[in-house]
Amino acid sequence: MEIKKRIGLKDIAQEVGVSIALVSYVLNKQKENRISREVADKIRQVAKDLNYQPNHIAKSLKLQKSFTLGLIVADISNPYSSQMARIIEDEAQKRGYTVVFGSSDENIEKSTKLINALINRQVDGFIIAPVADSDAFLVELEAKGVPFVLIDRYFPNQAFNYVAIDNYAAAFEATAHLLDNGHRNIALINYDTPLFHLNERTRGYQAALKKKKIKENKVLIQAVNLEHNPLEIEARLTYLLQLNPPIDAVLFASNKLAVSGLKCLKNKKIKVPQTIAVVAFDETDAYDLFETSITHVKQPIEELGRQATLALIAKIETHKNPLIQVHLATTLIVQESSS
Amino acid sequence: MEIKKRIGLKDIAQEVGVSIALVSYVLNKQKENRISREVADKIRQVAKDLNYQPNHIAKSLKLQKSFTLGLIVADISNPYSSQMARIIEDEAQKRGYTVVFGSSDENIEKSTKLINALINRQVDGFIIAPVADSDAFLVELEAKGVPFVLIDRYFPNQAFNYVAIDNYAAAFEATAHLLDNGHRNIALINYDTPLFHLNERTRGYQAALKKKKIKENKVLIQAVNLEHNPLEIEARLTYLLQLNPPIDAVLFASNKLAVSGLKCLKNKKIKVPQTIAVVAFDETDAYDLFETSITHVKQPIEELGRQATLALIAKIETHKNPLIQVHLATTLIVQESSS
DNA sequence: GAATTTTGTTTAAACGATTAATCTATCTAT
DNA sequence: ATAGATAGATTAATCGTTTAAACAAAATTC
Repeated sequence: MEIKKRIGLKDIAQEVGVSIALVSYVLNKQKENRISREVADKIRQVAKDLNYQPNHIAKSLKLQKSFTLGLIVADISNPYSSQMARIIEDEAQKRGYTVVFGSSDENIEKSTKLINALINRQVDGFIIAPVADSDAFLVELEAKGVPFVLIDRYFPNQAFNYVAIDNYAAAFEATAHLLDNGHRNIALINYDTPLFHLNERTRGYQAALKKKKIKENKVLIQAVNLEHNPLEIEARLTYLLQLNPPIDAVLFASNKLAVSGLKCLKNKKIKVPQTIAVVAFDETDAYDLFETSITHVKQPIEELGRQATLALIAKIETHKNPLIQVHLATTLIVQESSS
Repeated sequence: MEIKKRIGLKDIAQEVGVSIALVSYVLNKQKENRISREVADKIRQVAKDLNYQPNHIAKSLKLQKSFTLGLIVADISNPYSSQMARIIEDEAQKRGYTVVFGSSDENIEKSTKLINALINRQVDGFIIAPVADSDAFLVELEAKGVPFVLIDRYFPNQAFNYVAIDNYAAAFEATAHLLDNGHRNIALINYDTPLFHLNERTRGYQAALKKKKIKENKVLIQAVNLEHNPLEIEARLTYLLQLNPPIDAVLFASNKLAVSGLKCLKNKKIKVPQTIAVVAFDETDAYDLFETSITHVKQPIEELGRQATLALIAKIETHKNPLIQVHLATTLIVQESSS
């Protein structure tokens, strides 16, 4: 296996018989008109002939810019994250950036290590779905002058850039929809976490009940661990199902919660929506294939990813740093499960 | 926003009062015992105090090695790809590599551009789910001495490294299972593509029928475009359902085909498995939430990702290049849909 | 005590680009 | 004819590391 030597500016310069600098000049600043047509053409021709590919690492070192974005999500294998990753990849590529990713597993040490490792690799900026309690670290990041935009999650008391949805409104709408359909004992299954965006969902749920003058019943709000396993959901749901008065609806605050919960409801042969109506957050094919298609809160993932990427690249390239805090609207997709 | 200057070897050297070279030496080759304990300790201390983080770009340029792997999949938002990505990320990280990804969209130009762009960024090697007809390009890659391992897909007549499943055996087992359960008019919905691994699924299906001495009926094999839309599946399925004699089972050759197909069956209110039995490839939550849980061919994604990553890193680090061609076994997860 | 070896450290080149500063013809204006 | 401007190219420094080679001082050998 003989390895063909990589072609560098040096090789072109040698071939044409000019200096490396001139080759670089011709290949980059073509508008510069102080170069003779003749030589410039020859350089471009030889570059093409030798199939010159610039060494991006050398370029990065010199320019102190890697044209690389770091994407930190909780888990790239979660469809929500991977769909986001796809949008970000496309938007980044259009503008000449590549993206490296890392999964934090909701773990602050892992998240910190990951981000630091990518800083050493000189990424130009980050799109981060931050883990709980990582605001202190993000303050440091900001102080270091590392550009970043949070996505999906954010901290209400920190002046970080973020692109997220209006979780309060989304949960309010979902709950109000169940109320409008006559349900009164609506349970909520959410996560037990300091993450603001998830607590906003609880707040939206509560507000919708309050508006209908329904007094809140604490036991109807069940919170599971972020690294929940299906068994925990099952336990919570089983508990909810034996309450008196019986619950007549349940709102799942995420796709993973919903999928685990729906498996459980299916196993228990509980009629949806006759016995229990269901509304879920996020999207998955599973919602459409469930016996009664699931009403759900659709997030504008494409727009989230797009805006976050554009905002980040703008920050990187302009060196301006306006505070960008975007709340996008969600769409309640009404299907059969919530009648 | 004042940006803290990044600390380099130079800063440590200045602080301690030694040369940059010595600092580099102490920080890298700690086993070298020609350095005075005193100075070495001081260097390490100062490095820690100033929170020195090596500039990976400079290191990469000098060492001609970036400790970065390129992952090329068809679409990172497909759960199959994103689960794979997650495994690869973890395995790579354990060994000090980060991974950049790109989605080829089954498009050879895009795939080529993507790979070339990552070569310019000096990735050390690739894990590639190759698109159709990309073998010529891969031959060039090989000739350039770029290490790569194919994953999931491969070319039977090319001596490329790959880690894949035994598609023939998987489809054979799935079909045989349907036959064992008494089904005789089994349809197959697959893709119309030159991709070998998908055609192997058709071959496995045919072989199972042949073994049972069932003569093949061409119309039962329906192939859709790789960038199929749900409507195309619906059309194929509708066609199959009006055949005489009627089909009594269908094998879907991928998760996307199955999800589209199952939505269609659900819409048509066709009883699974009473009217049509179903077996599908791959995994998704949707299979468990369907009215009758779906029997499916489970791929050892973790093992695929792990072995591909380890093989690639071994190639990169040893500069040896044994031909690695791995076929892993699949598991037929028998559920309700295939009775 | 001179020659040799060892120890601890520095020098300098290199990786592959970019770019400000410089240089040398040639051309233009007076 | 001479100074000044301009065109067309080169030189050299730089980005932050690594590492082979060189060097000076101390220790060892004979």
